[in-house]
Amino acid sequence: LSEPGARRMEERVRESTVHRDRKTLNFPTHMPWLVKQEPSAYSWDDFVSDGRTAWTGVRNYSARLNLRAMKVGDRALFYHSVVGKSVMGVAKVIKTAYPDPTAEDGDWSAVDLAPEKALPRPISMDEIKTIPALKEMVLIKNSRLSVQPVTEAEFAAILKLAAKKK
DNA sequence: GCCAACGTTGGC
DNA sequence: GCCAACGTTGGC
Repeated sequence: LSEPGARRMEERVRESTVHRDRKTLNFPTHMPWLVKQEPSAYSWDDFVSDGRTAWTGVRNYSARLNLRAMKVGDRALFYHSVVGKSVMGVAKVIKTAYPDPTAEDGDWSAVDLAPEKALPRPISMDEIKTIPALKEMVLIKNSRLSVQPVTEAEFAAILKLAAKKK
């Protein structure tokens, strides 16, 4: 993609992201996110045994904006896509965006994440779909986006759900 | 394994 | 600048 093309794309994406909200509302606290990974590539258990990881390989402008909006201390739900299709735990941002070392070309970003806690039980996409308050989650509306904003209400609802026996 | 939805590319 | 075509993702 050419540079002007990339800039245009970024402008368009910016319109529709939570990035704007943090800027204009000067959001006082931490914003929750959701990061998605196929467990065959990098599972929650891999993450826990590593203790921390560089979240690299994101090649999508919308996801990149979200990575760049992350602040140290922000929480991110860790979701297993394809196999399991469940939120597994909560990660914490420990380093803000920096150039993705795995990017051969192009201007891509990575952040560093550390596991904070496993959910008492995984919360599946199927279960999420049964909860009215969670039906508008980006996970449901645009399941392909690999780094997503999550509202405070959604984040709290997922944790509450996980604390309850099914 | 299929295929719908999405993001990107490139011809016009 | 539009949009058809393509490649990829990920739920089913």
